[in-house]
Amino acid sequence: MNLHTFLLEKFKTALTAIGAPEGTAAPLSRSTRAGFGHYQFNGAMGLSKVLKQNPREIAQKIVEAVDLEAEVEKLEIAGPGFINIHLKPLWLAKQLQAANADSRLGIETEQPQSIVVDYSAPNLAKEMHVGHLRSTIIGDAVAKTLEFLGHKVIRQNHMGDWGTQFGMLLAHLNDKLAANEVAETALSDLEDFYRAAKVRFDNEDGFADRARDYVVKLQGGDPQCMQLWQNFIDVSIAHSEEVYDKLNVTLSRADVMGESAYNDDLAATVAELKSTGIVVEDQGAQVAFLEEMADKEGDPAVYIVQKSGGGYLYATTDLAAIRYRNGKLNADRTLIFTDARQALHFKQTEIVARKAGFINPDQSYEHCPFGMMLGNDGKPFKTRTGGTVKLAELLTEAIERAEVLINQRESDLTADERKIIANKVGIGAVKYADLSKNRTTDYIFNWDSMLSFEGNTAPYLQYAYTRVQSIFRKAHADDINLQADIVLTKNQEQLLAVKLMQYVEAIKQVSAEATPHVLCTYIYELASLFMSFYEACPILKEGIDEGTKNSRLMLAQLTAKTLQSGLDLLGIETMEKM
RNA sequence: GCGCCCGUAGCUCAGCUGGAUAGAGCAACGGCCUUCUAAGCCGUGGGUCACAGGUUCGAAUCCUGUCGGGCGCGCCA
Repeated sequence: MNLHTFLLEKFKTALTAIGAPEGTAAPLSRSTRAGFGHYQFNGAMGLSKVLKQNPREIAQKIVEAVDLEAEVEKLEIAGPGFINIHLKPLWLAKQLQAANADSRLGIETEQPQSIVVDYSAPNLAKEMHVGHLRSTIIGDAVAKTLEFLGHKVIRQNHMGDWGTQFGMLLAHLNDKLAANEVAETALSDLEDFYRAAKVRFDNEDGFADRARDYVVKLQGGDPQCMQLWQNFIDVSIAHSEEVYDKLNVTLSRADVMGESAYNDDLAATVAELKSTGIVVEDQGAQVAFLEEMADKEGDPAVYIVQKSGGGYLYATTDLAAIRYRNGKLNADRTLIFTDARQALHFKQTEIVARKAGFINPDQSYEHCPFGMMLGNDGKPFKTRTGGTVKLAELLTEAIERAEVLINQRESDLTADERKIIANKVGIGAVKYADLSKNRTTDYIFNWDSMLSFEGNTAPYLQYAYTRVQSIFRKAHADDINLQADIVLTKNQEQLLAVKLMQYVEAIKQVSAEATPHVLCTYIYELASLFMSFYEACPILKEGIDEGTKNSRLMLAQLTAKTLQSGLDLLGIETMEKM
């Protein structure tokens, strides 16, 4: 049951009944404050001019026309013509019982679409660093949410596995292997390896030429060179997989669709663009002039798909990727999670691709941008010495910090249990701190605020979940009935009940807008209302009658299920104790 | 020069397809544990929503301009 959708249909019908024109706006929203009911319908004011009537009179007509006898306790008209909707506690309780009895918490799947989600995309020449964190976890959360709603999600990890930099890396690797080193060992630290190769490239006689030679051989498909490249790529992907594993992210090797995967189609892509006249030669390069994005002088924007020397660029690869995704995979939507600096590139890419017919009018191409991670000083997040922060090291530190904090607390947990909890709490804190922010602009990374474990943080949410589990451990299983009637009497019970029913609204918004922070806000509000309920509504204490106990247990159970479901979609683990 | 994004409490952020008195968390201050886990709850203080116009019954939200910040703009990705 989707309360919003349900009420909206009722009000739309009522609007028609009172003679509102077809397509009249039906603004229905969650009420902004407690006194204004659960939802409010604000359509009367806008109709005032159209129907040439007093808005309060229109509101009165809507109230009389809307068919909500069974569901609504009262509809009150307030202010200039707001209609405040107070749902019946008894009816709400029935909906909750149905949700609690359903494995999907009463949430229906959407009309299934094929959706490509392109995220993470590390550069395999180097180690994953903090710059890859946002794409990886935001993309993963959106992918999981889309799947939950019934869509066919095709994860694509557009890894940087190609380019001139590999010439120098392969030349260096070749020498290492010739010296009887094993690839895994030689590449155990990609940063060091890259640095060493660069030093040789800049200083060693003849090395740069060999590196360039490798680039040519690689592009020519030389078998030995390809073997070497494959070796490098395999080891580097394994490094990424370690990070994904640590991060609890669903990406696997099967999702890898690196830049090199499109090599075979690059020439054909450019050829087709030329044949249709979208791309022309200019100063030796193959270029699309985009009139759509011309400046004030009328000079069109320039979009290069092939360099004057014949080489291809990321624009070419992205266009070929579109041909694959939209043509072969027939994706209804494509979501690409990269940093905001690439916004112009994707805008131009979409224009060219649509002109060329690579994307059908009914297919979407959605760049989902985000800003950089900054340190407390507002400058790009770096190590104390100014270096790039490796993602693996950041995660290790998060777990270590969590462990310290856990060990400061008194508990009966064993050392092993603490380790596991520290892992879930530390990783959860890092992910939640990032996921909970919407900003397409930069965001400030702060250890203390994410690991203080107070307020709007992952540990708070995980803690709310363990509180419910604790209740169920204490309750005697043969003494409770989880098929009982839910009764919503106290204010805290009603507030929690309505919030529980709104899970689907949060998820739908994440699905439509690719914004997991909406789900974070929802889960936090849910956890917060549960905490208030927990304090105000005792369950297992002395003097609580059977009916109340069972009702409250069911509310607690549905809360736990919803928290766990929501956190799971965000890629954050729950635990029984903490 | 042009374009995109942004400017909300001391700090970090919600709210932006216009709706009632702008919300959280942190920090500050004051209460609540012989415990359904205090990683919690309850309460207090804190705002010219950068600024100026405009549209509207109604603007943090839409439009225009100004100031301030970030980023991008033909052979990197």
